[in-house]
Amino acid sequence: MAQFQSLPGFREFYPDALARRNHIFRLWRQTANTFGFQEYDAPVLEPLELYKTKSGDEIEAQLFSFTDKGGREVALRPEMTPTVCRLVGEKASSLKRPIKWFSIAEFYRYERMQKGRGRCFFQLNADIFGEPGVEAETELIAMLVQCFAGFGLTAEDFYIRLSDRNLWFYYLEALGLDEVRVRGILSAVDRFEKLGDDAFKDYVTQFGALDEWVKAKVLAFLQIKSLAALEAVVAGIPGDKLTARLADWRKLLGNLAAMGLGGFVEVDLGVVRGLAYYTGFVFEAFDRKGELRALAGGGRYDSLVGKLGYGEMPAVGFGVGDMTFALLLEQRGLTPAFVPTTDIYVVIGGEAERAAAFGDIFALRAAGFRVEYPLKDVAFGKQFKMAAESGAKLALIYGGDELAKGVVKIRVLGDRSEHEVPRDQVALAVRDFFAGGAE
RNA sequence: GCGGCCAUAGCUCAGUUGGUUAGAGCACUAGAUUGUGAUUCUAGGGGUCGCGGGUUCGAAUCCCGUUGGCCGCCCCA
Repeated sequence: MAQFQSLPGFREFYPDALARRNHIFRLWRQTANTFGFQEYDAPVLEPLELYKTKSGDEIEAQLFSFTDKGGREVALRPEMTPTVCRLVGEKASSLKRPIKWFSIAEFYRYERMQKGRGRCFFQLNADIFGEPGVEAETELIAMLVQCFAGFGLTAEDFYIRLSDRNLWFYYLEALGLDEVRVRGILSAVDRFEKLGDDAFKDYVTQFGALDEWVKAKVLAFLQIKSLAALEAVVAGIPGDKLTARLADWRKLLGNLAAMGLGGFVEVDLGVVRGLAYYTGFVFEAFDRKGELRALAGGGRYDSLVGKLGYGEMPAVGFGVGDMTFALLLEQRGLTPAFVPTTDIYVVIGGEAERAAAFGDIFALRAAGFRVEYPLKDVAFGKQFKMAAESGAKLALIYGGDELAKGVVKIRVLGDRSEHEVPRDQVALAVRDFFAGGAE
């Protein structure tokens, strides 16, 4: 025993755990369908270069990567975005716009195990390609809300923080910073919530001290938590880029409010997201209590498809991981109890009766009923206990007495009532019962 | 990559200053019960005490190493 363990950070799903996972996936899939998204899938193993192209060599350390037997540098996928960009890029000219796609897939990252984080995990990924306007953000944020709300989670349980990398760019440009410095500031903003003032250390070592008045402006901007506050700040700055961008903000927030989702979304310019490929609106979902890591993250990445060598293609997307989400459901008591599901339990008297029952068991199963029976001869009393434990609604009794009379006894396990039906009418009686009949 | 805590049955855990054949509850299997469901009683299976080495007459217990887990940092896709 204990000779073989699963690899560190990898997960095994026993039936009860898989039932919980499937429950989550089922509702996610259903929500995606109601929002008009189509499901796709793609390889788990990809060329290493696909991820280097997107995020740089340093990410290689966090990949499960190796050289295959053909000498190719390959990696287990750590995320879906580059892959889906390739899928869309390849067929861009023949795909009907807007392209609304989703997937539920497993990903791998060579990292230290922590709460809500493992070396393998599942993500729902949803993306819209080909729509440059905030209509795409509207769809995705609305769907993200429903992917949570569908489980009974409310605005008391989670919220979405909405920010905008464009707005940051325009604002910092207006303050006189060039693009390289802007990126440095954004990375500091990203870490400010956790590190406080230390977040600016990297910037200072790279570009030298930051003017106090610029820093003050940055700190004021990242603390903006409402559209009104944003409008007030922008009003004092010349140039029409910022004002034009504010129109997008009003439209997006207006759309979400019209859908009744105002309570789920909060303006929060302190979010910029670390990923280099985001270009516009970005958003992250968190639990209200602030106890868990981010539940979901997403945003616009208009230049990634082009960077991978295809034609320019506007894109927005988000990902939700299964681990932190499952923790939230558990914390709020929203994980349903999964009981074994059987429709019919067949009670069998002995070997002779077994042969008679088998034909009906197979026919009922072929008709779509979930039928169980004891694999070996067991005392009657025991069989009724098993029938009750199986969760079955009906027991069919194939005993010596019944067979002699040419009938099968049907017991309704809920109210313990019993009646006999001729053997050739068993299927009919069963169908009537499950059709909601008065049996 | 760095730091703290931990590892005994499928699960939750006892196990005395080191001392005979390592225990309990839950779960599982069977019997009491040869044609009717909760409870109860009885019995059973399941452990090289994470692994390796050391100290000792003797190690689950003490020491070293290692692997794995939890938590935090770093990083976040």
